[in-house]
Amino acid sequence: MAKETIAGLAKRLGISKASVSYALNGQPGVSEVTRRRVLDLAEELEWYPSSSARALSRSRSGAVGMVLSADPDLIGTEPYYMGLLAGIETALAEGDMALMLRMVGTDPAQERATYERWAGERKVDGVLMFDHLHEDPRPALLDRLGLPFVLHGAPERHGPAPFSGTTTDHAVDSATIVNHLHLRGHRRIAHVSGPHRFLHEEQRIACVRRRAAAHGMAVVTREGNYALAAGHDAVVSLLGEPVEDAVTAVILGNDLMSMGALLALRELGLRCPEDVAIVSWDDSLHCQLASPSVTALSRNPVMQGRVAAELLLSLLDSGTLQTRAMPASDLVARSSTGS
Amino acid sequence: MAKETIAGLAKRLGISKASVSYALNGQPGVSEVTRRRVLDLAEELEWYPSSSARALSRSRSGAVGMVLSADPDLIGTEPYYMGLLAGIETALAEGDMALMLRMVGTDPAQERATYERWAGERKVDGVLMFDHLHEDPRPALLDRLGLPFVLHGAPERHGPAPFSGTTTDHAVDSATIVNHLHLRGHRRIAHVSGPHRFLHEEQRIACVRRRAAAHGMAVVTREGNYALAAGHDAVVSLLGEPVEDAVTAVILGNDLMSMGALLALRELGLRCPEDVAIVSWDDSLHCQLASPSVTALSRNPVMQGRVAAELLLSLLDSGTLQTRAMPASDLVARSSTGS
DNA sequence: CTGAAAGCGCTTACAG
DNA sequence: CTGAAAGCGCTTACAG
Repeated sequence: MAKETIAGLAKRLGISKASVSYALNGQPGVSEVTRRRVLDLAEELEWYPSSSARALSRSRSGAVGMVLSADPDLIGTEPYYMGLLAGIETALAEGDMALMLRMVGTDPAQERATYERWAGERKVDGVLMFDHLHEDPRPALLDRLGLPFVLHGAPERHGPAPFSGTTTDHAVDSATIVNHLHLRGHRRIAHVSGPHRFLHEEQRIACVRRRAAAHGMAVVTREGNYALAAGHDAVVSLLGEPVEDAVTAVILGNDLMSMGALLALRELGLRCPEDVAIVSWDDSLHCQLASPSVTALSRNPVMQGRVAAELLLSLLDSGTLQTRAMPASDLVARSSTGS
Repeated sequence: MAKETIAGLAKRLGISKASVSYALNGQPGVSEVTRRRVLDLAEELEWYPSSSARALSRSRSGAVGMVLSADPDLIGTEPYYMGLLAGIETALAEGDMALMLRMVGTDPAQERATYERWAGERKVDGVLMFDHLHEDPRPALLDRLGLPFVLHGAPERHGPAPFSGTTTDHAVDSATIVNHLHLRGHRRIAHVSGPHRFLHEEQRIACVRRRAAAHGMAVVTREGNYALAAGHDAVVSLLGEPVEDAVTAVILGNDLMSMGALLALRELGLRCPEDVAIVSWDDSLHCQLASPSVTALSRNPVMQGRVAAELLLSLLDSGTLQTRAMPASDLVARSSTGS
């Protein structure tokens, strides 16, 4: 059997293609009885309108794009992204939008090339982006390309061109962590952040410093890259030599670095939490299963993904630019801080 | 500026739309010099042909679909899928195909509904599927829908209708694990599998039994569901009461159940590996980081995803149905079996 | 409320 | 090698 088309349905029903189209799309211009007949026949035939024909005549692809840039062999170690993806997809499905996924390496040029191509081909109606960078070229690029986007993890202060995005209150999250450590008696702490090129890492660093200063605590900062080895090496460099005023607690920018920190402490013969406490800025099963289990800030990736996708959907169908603040994260206190 | 079209390029160059199209698609019918002029202009204008127009006239969407069915909150705990996705995407990108991703809940009807819709809308040219089930209805459904597909993890013996897929030699993998345990002196082992509805779990069970029998080893089987708690509970039920002929080693169907098993041993006051050894049928960071670290069978999800995607690409452009055997997995020996 | 027609932007026989 | 034209399957003013 050849594929059924809208013309076929129209002929079977003895009406025009336009009527079928109006009926399918819930447009006025058909009687209720005609609409029902169309819908019933479509269902009976298991017929759906061709997405490409629809995309062409509507000038809308019905899909949203997302590019994940990461080392393919390491992507599996980032459960945060998988959760985000799940939240995004669920929300998009409800809005009847498809998700187009592209994975590229860590070269930022590949991500930009993907956007140029998608815009040129009109392959997607909009884009979801993550991890705002210092002087991020992407918002301007997407504006130039005319591709609507939502930035998950946008800066709280906007530049000249406003855009849609989600924001996180780093001051609150930082306070949650620092207060927790202060309460447990720590006065000298270290903060091993992710790469400085990410705006949110810069903000976290500043907020941790500010909060620690308010408590009269000293804080040492190190830059990591989210890999296990970075957490390990930072701890070795911080605590490898016995010194007078060694830090008694270390905050790490994600769960993997926290695992690395734990390994380093073990190697150095330091006990956790008795000698050194550990806090992870990202919760995961790793934090739960480690021994000692690791106190962690619990973001909610599924919910965050959902919100980001909803912002994009509303941007696409009403053109409203808006930013939405993520709720403060909860600290899950575990053994690594003596809880 | 309005969006450039193929007609616009043709006019600018003073040639026909057909020539532009031939030039872009590497078809014969244009002189080399004309082709170059077209390509240069397209590049200069950052112009790409509209994907929906192309899809409509070619009757090909240029996309491949994949539905992941899992609990959204648990999906992040399955690094295997993320790796698979990375491998698939890399291969598809090289074949100039887009990936359409849909996440649905655990209700199998949702997955099938997605296929029906995709086929009806002609949204994707083909589909990638995982985890062959007992009496799996999906291959027949996709055949009826006329949607080409590749089944990752296909049964080694095919039914009446042949199809494209990847196969795993469970006998070899099972032997790797069982031999490893036999060599370390174990004579009574347990095998906590994933759900029996998955064909590969049934096959693993049979292969482990067969291999163990060949060595004169006794094997007890339990059905799990891949969750941490299932591994925990299985071990409690196997080793909770001290018995004469208790098992001395447990094979678990994935990394999460292995973590659960480790927790249970700790609770029961049993030492690993001295009292009970553990082997995981799936490697991951969890196995590496656990204490003791867990001996695991290392599949290579990125490579497997790549192979599956390549099978689909070749099915789509030459119609060749083929199955490809995955290489045998390696056993990574770690502390949990005394290595 | 309904129908005939143009248009979305490509590809692809077909005639020159 | 090139050009005019039909066709892919929808949507959407427009006239009745």
